[in-house]
Amino acid sequence: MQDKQQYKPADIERAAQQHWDATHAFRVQADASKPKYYCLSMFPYPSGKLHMGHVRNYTIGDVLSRFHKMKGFNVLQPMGWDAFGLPAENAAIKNKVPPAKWTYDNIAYMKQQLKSLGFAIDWSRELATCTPEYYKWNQWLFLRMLEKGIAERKTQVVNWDPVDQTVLANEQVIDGRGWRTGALVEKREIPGYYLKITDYADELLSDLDELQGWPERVKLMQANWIGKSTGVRFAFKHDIADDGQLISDGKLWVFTTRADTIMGVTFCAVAAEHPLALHAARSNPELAAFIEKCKHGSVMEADMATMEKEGLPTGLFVTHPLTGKQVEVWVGNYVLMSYGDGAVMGVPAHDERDFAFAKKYALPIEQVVALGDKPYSLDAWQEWYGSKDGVCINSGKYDGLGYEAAVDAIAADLAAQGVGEKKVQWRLRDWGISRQRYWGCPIPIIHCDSCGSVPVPDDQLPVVLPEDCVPDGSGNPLNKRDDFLACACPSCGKPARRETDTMDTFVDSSWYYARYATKFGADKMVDDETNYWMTVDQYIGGIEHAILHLLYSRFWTKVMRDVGLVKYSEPFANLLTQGMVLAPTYFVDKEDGSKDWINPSSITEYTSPVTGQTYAWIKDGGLDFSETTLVEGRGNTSKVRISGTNGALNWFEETDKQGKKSLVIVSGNQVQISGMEKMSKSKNNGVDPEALIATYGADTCRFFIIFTAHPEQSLEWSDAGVEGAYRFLRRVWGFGHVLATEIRPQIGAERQLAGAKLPEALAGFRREIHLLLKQANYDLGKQQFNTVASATMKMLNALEKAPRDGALAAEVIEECFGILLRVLSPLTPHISHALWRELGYGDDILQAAWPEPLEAALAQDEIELMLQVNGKLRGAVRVAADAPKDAIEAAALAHEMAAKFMEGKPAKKVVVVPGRLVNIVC
RNA sequence: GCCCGGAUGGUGAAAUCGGUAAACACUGCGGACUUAAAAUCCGCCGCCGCAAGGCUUACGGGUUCAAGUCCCGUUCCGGGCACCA
Repeated sequence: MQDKQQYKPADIERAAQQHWDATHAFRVQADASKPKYYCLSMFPYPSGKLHMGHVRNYTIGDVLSRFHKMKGFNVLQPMGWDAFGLPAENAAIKNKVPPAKWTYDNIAYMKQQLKSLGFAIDWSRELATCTPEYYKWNQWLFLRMLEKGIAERKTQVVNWDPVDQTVLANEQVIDGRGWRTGALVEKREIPGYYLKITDYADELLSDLDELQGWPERVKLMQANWIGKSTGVRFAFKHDIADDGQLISDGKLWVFTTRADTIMGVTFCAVAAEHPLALHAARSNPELAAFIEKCKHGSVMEADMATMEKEGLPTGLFVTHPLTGKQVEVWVGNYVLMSYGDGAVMGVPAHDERDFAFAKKYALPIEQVVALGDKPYSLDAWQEWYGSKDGVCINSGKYDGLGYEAAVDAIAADLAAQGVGEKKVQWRLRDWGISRQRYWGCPIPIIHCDSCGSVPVPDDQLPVVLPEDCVPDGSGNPLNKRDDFLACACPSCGKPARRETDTMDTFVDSSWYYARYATKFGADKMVDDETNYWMTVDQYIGGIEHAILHLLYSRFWTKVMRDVGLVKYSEPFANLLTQGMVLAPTYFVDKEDGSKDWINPSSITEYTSPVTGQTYAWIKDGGLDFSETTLVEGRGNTSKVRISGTNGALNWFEETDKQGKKSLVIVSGNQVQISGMEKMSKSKNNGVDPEALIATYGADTCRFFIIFTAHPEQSLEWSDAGVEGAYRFLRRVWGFGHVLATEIRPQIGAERQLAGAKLPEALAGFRREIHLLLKQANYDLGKQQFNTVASATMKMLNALEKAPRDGALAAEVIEECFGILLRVLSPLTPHISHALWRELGYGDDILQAAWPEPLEAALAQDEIELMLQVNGKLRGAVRVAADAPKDAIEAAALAHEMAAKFMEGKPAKKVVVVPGRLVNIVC
């Protein structure tokens, strides 16, 4: 027994996991006799090792799964791998290993890590998106979309590295240069496939209202992203012609949501690729050079928005449709050809960006909206200039009209001339899915010299990706694989060439939830089982996926519905957006200008007592910061020396005569500190849970990560405090054995608890446990698991102090410890499993019913109310639990502290908040 | 730049509908046990003050009998911005 009293997580966890494996405890099937609960955590990218962000995500999912299982639901919790993607290619470049091998090795390793955490996963449904049996269906549905006109081919703008002759991801562009070559990146237009998500914009927006289980902020972000706005599309007429042919029928089209300010237009700006810009550039070398310059630089919105706005006049003029005035056309680097018509009207008086542009190039600014009698000044932009609450001025017949009336009147006048109309505009753009990359799902298209782009027939699917390529950074290796490229045209049979672009990996993750809920191998994308399990009852994942992944999945579901595959319109009924786990990032600059990211586990930090700043070094053996000593403090110079046993590090700080503090580094591998960021492969700041599990066990690891913060809150990772979780579980284990050896034996053959009048101390203890249970159940309902963990700790604190002598007390303790074990079991399933069995509560805690508080245990006679005088706490009054308001007021006024702080003034008012407090106002 | 969040003791955090700010832990300090150490157990721990008491939820205003919580403004931190996933 001595040995049994020792908490040994490794043994306990191995035994519990073996039990679950042997009994297929988490393998499930459709079962109409039970309510179903589909609990899905976002599947991981197999980057190599789990990090704490994964542990947090999957522990939250597991808590919900196990809780619902005990509540009687048929629970499905699957797991799989988001296995295509860029990091595998980067690893290939670095290690010369094929992405397939790297990926499958990582999956094997991470699966074993997940298993060691004891998650209640139905592994029979595991999938990896890089397998042909999965991605076949990406290809199949893509072909359906082509048939329905949802997929189409058009041009896309990409980052082009002119040295490597390859397309770069945004992540691979650093300060406008290629990550490996350092070459200036160019924008380049190439053909690619798009999915017309904009056709579903209205539905994607309006269905947000039905997603009551989604956080408001996510719905708000999606609504803003979709960005429905009503405005006016109208044209400026002109007679500019190329070779006698009017350019764009002599109309320069623009879109505006501020038609009320059209009278204030003083210029127009067009994109560098706009026909008018190209026309003007023919006879204007300076403009041609400017257009060339615009082709460099980023395609990212964040860069577009923050870059210096530049422009050049074309010398061309168009006619204002309402005033007939001539308006000059400029080329602006901030206007994108791919948005709308590639041109914008300039109203500098009422648009902040136009205001700055006009000031920079001395263009006229004409105020056409006034707000009250606020003075308009050209000196600086003011917030109200952009307001829609004003009325039109200097606008001829539109003077005095408010925003809506002005828009209506102006739109009507433009429509009458045939040069404008009201139009709904979306911010949402179509989804470009073509990637010029190897490690992804091949797009099932064949290019034939005579027939053009021909879809691969269904019976030739899947188009299988060869798994032995090793990318070297110089473009897609599929272009060098004749065995992949060569094929016959499905249409005419002549030799043809296979498409080498692969799909965006967001395609893979847009429908995996439906595949889990289906029988694999069936020659269908999804089968009828999907209609049983779907929709997902609880989806859990990082807030960083709030827009793209979730929006694409919603879109893909609606397409599957429209193709007749599924009956539901939305994939995820309830969404828990888990806060990210952040860790510090560190890098050293490499000679080629790129950054080498160093994992926090190999970093030592030191905060200088002199400058207050924190510095970081790569750990190299024997560094010991406890040896920090102030060696000199003479005059205004202080020196701090930190010694390391390997002598590699040596620096000192000094304060000079002006009081300026500085750090002088003599030697050592110093690294740059670069802020807290979400744990990721690319910044190499993931913290592997393995060491924690090895030292303390999975239960401690799970308990700690749940305990340490609210699930939705972002978390700066630190394992300080994990000892506390471990101590707690050790005490739970120890108490279980005290219960078995010392407390239980006092229970008689006849049970006495039911209906018994308990002594006050025992009743108080029992009430405390049941109150904590009530709180825990409430918190589980709102998915606040950290306070559930606190509640279990409070329960144990109470149990250890509870009266334990006599049969009645022993029965109460047995009941309360049983409650504790069950509340704990979703958090720490292994220890709960072991104690539940060993203490004879039952065979399997998974089959136990979730506990509910007993009303009889909660009842109490007297309660304590806080006493306030003028809103400040002055004491407490005890009253009967059912005391009426006037009795409470009387008790409050009779309190000595009330008299003291009322200072003889009469009470003007007494506020009684039932069950809480009483406040005397005087 | 735009959109969405967050900020509470030395630290992680809690406070359910506007009603006792700091529960539960970590660290630290003091003590018990021990030949000693580890483990364990007990006590203390927001700031000022001898005390009575006063002050305190990033900063500045406001609403209210009462504000961490609601409103307005600001700062800093994190996420997203369409090819990281």
